[in-house]
Amino acid sequence: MERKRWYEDACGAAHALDIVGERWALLVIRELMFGPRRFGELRANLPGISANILTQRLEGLEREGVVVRRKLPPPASVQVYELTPWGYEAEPIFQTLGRWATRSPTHDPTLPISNASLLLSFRTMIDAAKARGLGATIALRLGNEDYVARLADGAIAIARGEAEAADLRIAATAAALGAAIYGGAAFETLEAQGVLALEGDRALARRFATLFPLPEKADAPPPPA
Amino acid sequence: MERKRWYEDACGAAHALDIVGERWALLVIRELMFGPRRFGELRANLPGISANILTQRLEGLEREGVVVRRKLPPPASVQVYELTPWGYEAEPIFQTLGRWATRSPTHDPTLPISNASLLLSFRTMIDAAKARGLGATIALRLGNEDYVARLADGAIAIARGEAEAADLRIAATAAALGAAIYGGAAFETLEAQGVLALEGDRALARRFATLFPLPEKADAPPPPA
DNA sequence: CTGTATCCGTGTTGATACTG
DNA sequence: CAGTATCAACACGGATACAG
Repeated sequence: MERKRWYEDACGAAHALDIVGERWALLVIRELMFGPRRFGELRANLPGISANILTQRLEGLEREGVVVRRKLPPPASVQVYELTPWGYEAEPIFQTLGRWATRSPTHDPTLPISNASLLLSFRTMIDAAKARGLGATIALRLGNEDYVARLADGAIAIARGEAEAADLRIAATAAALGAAIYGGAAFETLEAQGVLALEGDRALARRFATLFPLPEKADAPPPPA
Repeated sequence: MERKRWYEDACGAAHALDIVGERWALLVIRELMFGPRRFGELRANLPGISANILTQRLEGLEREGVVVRRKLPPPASVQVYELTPWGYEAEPIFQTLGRWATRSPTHDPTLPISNASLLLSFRTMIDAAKARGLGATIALRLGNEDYVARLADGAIAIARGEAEAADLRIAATAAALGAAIYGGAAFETLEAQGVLALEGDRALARRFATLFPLPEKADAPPPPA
């Protein structure tokens, strides 16, 4: 029942790969970054993973101290998986990986995207200079999940939950909101298509859409001789 | 001849894993972070990799634009692998992975370590506050390779090559220098063991050894019920 | 509904041997 | 020294069956 293949290497990065280097492991953590999740939710947001692999990854991450498995108190009594405090500290890994990979010549932003991915990308890509001086609360409804984003001090904080008072409310699919923020799609177009709805301060929405510039693509190397 | 298993996911981190998520890929990049390397050098510093896997990874990384293969001009005429400019930009990935993993309850710093790993760890772990105001040039001979480390403005720059003038010269194995910096081993002990030699400013050596504090370990989670 | 266990076809990995 | 060829062991993904 032990892992057979580690890297026998004291390098910190190599040890990180011993923990999260197996296929799907890092994406499981990504889906847990905004709070506990049930098995079925994880599966739904990780297209292509099979149930047995998800079970194995959760077991491995639990053994390594990244994930804990909790049983909610009755009457819910469902089991959920949650990151440990150290597990939550993995967020910078997604930010550096994401920032680097968006400069890849082969990155395709039109593929499906999960709520967690999109929200993590906001925290990765926010331009502190452009967001400075902007304070606002934005309620996001992505699919059937509610999140609250608070802009302050050039940074963005995001948590699950419903906002009592918000300057702006956006209801959309993750793909539609991603198209607005990263694809340059106009909110009006997306509203006309019925994939996005705004309520509240529409000028704030337009400014919000400018806060997350994508880095330039790296040059493609010369083709191999 | 294409990859069959990607993640169909627009998430930047997922795309990064499409590029560098295969076993060994990231460690190959690590070994290239300080300049071009030959096939055999890579193999020697990646204990456990087999030749065919190294070939496949280099091919894949070349396809993705991370690595280029160059033929040195005669009379050397040997082939070397080198990171592209974008490939060199992967360094923050090692830093975040390394910083996170050193807090793992299961990290074992006594395993073998390559020159590249140790030097990357210096750039990851340097404490800017402790290094501020310190300017120095240190020549490092690790095994049979020469590097120059320059401390300035609280940061450390490291490059391959021999230093004409240096305040301090350290000759050691990577393991021995790691023991001095991270394991608290005294330089005198290591010199007596014949695994390390100092020349020049010994007070600088002692101060150098304090510049790279390891983060605290994360709490081990409760054992599963 | 939430997982877990098992089987199976396929692709990936790794050790050894081998060729230029 | 730099890689290729072969083959055995393993990991993955899909399907299905099963337990609480």
